[in-house]
Amino acid sequence: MELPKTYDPKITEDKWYAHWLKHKFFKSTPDERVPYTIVIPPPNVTGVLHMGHMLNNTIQDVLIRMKRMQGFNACWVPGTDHASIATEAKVVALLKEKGINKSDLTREEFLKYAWEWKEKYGGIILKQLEKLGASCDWDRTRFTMEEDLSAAVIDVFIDLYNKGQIYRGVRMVNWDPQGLTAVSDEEVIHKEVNSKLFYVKYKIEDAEEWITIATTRPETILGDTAICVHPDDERYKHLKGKKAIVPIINRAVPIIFDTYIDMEFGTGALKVTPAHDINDYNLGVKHKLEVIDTIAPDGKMSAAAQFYIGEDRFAVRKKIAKDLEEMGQLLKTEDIKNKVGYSERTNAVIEPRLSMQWFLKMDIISKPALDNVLNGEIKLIPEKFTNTYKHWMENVHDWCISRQLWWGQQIPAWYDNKGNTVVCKTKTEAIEKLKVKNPDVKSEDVKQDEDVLDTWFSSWLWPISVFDGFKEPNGKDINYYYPTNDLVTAPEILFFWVARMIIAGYEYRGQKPFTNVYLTGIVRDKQGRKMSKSLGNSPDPIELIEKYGADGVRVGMLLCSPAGNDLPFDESTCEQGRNFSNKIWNAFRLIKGWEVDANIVQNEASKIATEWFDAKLNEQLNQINDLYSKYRMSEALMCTYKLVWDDFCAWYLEMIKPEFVDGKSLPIDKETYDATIIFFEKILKVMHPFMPFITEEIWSLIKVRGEKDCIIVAEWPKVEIFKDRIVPNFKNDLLIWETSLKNIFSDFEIIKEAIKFIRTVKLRRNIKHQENIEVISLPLLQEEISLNYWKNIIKKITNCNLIITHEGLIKTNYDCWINGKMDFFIAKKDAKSIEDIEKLIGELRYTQGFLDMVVKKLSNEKFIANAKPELLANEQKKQADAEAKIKALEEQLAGLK
RNA sequence: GGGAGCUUAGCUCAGCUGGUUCAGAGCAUCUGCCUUACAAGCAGAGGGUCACUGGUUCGAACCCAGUAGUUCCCA
Repeated sequence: MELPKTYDPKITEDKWYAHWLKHKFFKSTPDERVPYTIVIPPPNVTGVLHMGHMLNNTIQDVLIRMKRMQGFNACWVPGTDHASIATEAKVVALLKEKGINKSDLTREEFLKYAWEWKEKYGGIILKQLEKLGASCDWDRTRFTMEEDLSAAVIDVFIDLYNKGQIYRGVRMVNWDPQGLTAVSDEEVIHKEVNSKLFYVKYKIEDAEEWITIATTRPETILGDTAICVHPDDERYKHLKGKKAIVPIINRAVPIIFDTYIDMEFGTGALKVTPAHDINDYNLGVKHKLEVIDTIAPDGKMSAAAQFYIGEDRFAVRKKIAKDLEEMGQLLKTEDIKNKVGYSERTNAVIEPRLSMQWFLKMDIISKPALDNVLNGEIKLIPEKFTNTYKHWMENVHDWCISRQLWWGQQIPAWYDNKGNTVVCKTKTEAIEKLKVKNPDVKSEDVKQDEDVLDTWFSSWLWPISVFDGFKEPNGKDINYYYPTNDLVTAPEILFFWVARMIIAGYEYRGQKPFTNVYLTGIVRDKQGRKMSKSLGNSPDPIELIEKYGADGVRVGMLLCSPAGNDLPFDESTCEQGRNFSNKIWNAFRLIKGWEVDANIVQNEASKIATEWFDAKLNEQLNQINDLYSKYRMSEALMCTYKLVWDDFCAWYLEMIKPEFVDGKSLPIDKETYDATIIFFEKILKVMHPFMPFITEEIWSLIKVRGEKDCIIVAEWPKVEIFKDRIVPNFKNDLLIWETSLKNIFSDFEIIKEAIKFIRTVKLRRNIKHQENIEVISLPLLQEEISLNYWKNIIKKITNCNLIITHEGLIKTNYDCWINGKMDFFIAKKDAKSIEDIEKLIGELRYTQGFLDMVVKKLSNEKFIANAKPELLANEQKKQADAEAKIKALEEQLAGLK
């Protein structure tokens, strides 16, 4: 079979994904194995895949695939979130295009449209995840508004209400005038904007005196019910007991005194509008002020305002400023920067607004969620988020859980016509319950609360509800999979979602929902801006996959994304990922092309090469396992990358590559070939979690395999203890034959340097690789054994004739590489040049300096007294090495003079 | 306004208990090579006052204090 020169992901990806599905490799059912579980952070059902999802789900897939290979019963539960506000907004907009207003529809009609729309377009995102290679158990796909999950939400609401944890009340909430609903504190984004500070004069009642206040919101003047100043403010002390006249509306309001006021800000006098500002509201409660709500839910002036009725608040701001100016009561305006809250979902400016809402008390219920993160029962990765988490949990406010929307779980609260409220599942039940308080209640008098619950009030149950933990609290699934293992999500929703899941977990299972929370960064563009649809700076992930292959994009994303760090996304890393795919593909082509001859005896270089790579592979595997266990994903990937590209391709394959004679590759011996296949299979396995498609493809081509013999379910390589390798080592000048992993690697580092030296000389002299060159090496006695071990590798890789000698002759016309342990010389036709001598002198000077430093350190009594013995020994060794090197350099130089 | 974090090569980041396996990796850059696995490649090279200023220490990228810049969280 002819293999193409470059790897083409297009012909393999869909094929293998279908194959995996066909053999149900993603499927998980409880069995005797240990489970490894991840629940997906459910994307909005209306969503399309963006780069954040890509990163997030790549990490989850890597974890799931690795654990699956390690023998865990890996279960990744997918699903979508009904996303009340976002989805409703989308449906409203769509209906509007068709000329239908939401207000003209009944709740039932609207929901019918919404469900139709969901069935048609919802879940596109899950299909897109397949392209990425996500190995979710699709049979377990859930939706937060499906029947069972909604039932759980309702049950939880009723339960918490009965426990006294849920209450209803008028509070100041964050009102989204566009979505026409309350939103939680967490859904408000504060942005700094340029604003104007208006200085407005209010007349003092029955006096020819004025008081000037400063405000950024003159449109709320109509709702003013007091003026507030600091009790210590000398400027205003005489106004005690006086009233001020609110301009335009001419209402007399009291002047109150409160230490809340910042005397430095503006004029030190504040207009108090309890209906439209949380701080003013608190002042109002304290001083028993009247509340006049002058802004309607849609952000336009209400009838209570009396003026400008029906006009938008921002239009009124300008208008009122103009009117005040004409009245001579606008003293001046100043440009300032202040923070304004925006709705996360609709980007409308949030209006603080008093309204009747449902709340969940957070103080008691959130306690275990705080404790168990602080005590390490649940780990946040990276750890730095624990601080933020702690801060938030210690200052947590009651959670406003009602939303004035239709798309979502309708609140199971029922009201009669006499102001009684009951909370229960059905209307029939409600009537029964209401009869206790109101015996004459009629069915038509009983109305259900119009509002739905916050979306997060359903997604906080996700790790329990996806396993039907509410429907069957003792079910097989929930008992087996819960608590789950890892959660991978963005830090933005640490409070929205993660904290609340932990709360629900302890409240309803008495157990944490997961053990580790891996917080990914935010994907940003090159300029550091967050990727967003409105900026148009987000590449389409599906297009990226088509361009670089899913494996390439996965590698690209992970290469630059340590946990918790933002990811400045640059397509070039995907290119690197694609190039890596190609590298592996070509290594495969090379191996595949070899002809095996069972009669050939393994040569010495190949023998050493397999010994070395075996050791290297095990060492790196150990390293990779360790990095995974610390969730250092990009480092695990980099380690894998270097193992494959550098150690396997650049060194190992070069060491064992059969020679080319007469335009034809010689056959390879069976022993080396078999070892190579085993190595290759192992590194394919290690690569698989990162690059599932190409590894599966090569896995299937490298050997004849059965349908189900797939790498996705192959066993993760075990770290084998490396013990039957004997390399020379020296202790206290005595030659000791001992087993040592460390030596084979540090030895090889010196050999690599020697090889580099020979290559450089050949390159500089324009000697082709095929052309042989004579190299002389003068090793110290101790190093000779080591050199003998590696000599065939050196010969093979550099194509040289290596002569090992002890004649301490100074070579005047040689290129040399001197390290004091094993010096290398290559003869040259012309004599030593000045540059060569200078280079040697430079080297000598540096080594001398280094030695001086070590000697100084060793002659420092305090150092000797304080340093650990190992450190001391190490310093002594450094001294000896440096002295040997200096001696060799000096001899060399002496010969040149 | 309160709190937390960050600042190491052109870029993205490692650097654990202070000590040449401490100044590292990948990418990018530069210079040679179309050498029969791979130019999506190979070989080689050059990049850093570890933000700044002081302190502790025999010894500081690392510990302490302050300054600047920056990001996030809360109000």
